[in-house]
Amino acid sequence: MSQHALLSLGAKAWRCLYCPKSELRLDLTLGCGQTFRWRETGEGHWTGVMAGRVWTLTQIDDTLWYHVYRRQEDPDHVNRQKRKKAGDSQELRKKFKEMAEVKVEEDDKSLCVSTSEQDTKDEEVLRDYFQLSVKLEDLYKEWGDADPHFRDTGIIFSGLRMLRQDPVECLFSFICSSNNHIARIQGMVERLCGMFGTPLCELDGTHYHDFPSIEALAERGVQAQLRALGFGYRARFLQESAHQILSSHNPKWLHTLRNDPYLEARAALLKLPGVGPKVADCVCLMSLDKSEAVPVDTHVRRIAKHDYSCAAESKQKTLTNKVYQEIGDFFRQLWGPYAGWAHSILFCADLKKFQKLKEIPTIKEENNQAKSE
DNA sequence: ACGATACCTTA
DNA sequence: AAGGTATCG
Repeated sequence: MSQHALLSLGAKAWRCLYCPKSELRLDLTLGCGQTFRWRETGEGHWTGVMAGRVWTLTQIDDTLWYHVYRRQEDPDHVNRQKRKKAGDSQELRKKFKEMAEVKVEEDDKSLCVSTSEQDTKDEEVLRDYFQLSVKLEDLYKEWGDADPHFRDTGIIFSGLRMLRQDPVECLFSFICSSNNHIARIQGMVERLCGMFGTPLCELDGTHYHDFPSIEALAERGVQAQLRALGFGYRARFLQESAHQILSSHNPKWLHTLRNDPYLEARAALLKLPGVGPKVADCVCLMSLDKSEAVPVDTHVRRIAKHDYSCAAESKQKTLTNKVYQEIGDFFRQLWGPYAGWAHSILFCADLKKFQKLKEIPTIKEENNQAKSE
């Protein structure tokens, strides 16, 4: 059976690129709740699905290592693909070329780094997904200069950046997030992919699937199946949103929102069932290139009030549209055009799972010393 | 436009 | 209550 790749077992099937921790920290970036599908499958090794393939990533010093798995050996699936593309010899040649390259990699026992067209493409996928062209360290400096409170948190929570996720995955994942907690959302998204997504490969008994297509989610019976899978009232939102996108627009429509201004994209998303201001802003920020979008949830609302004395008149139970707007505008004015990125860092620092990072370093060292003695 | 409440589950 | 949204006074 195939296993998750481990860098320590040999770098022959791994590639790497230069990327300091100040620009990217996998634990924060993949674990802060902007995506729900990455898991730590080994010490410092993160496995997940990106651009339709399964990847394992890990960081050593200033190097980001990545391994891409080949597709699952599924005779039925392969035959289906062959029949489908029987007339397309160009496609088949390309496919065989890719397979040959994989074979070469597998057979290559040496540590020498060979580059190929595929490697170049893989690196480009990775750079795009992590938006590595955005210089994060410079942004932290700017946010810190403008906001002393941010500076304190930013020192500990460095290297947290927004992903450029697939809009389909982002939208349907965050429709699941309403009135819900992260652990349950992760389970729901996993079941969603397992039930409606194309299988990719199996590693250590874990089956990896691509995220479902909008077409798959728009099918008639989907709502009932999702109910049975414990999605609750969100089952209807998922199916109806998928249906509405196909009936009012087309499968590529979500991607086209990347070319629209923030407020237009946001307004378009708000028309979908199960999508309110918070979910719309999550999709804008995390998949549609709207770095100024600030999703205001209960955490952010509390941070705004408690740490910034913003929206003081928010004694009410419910978050009104007006207060939502006020809080977003406040942070945009404070942090600038990448306010959404900055917001996610304070949000992350507020999560229970990351509280241990806030322990005072001296105390931590004392503890370590006490342990080693 | 504002403010409250129900909504599926699970921790 | 949990990283909300739709609906109704």
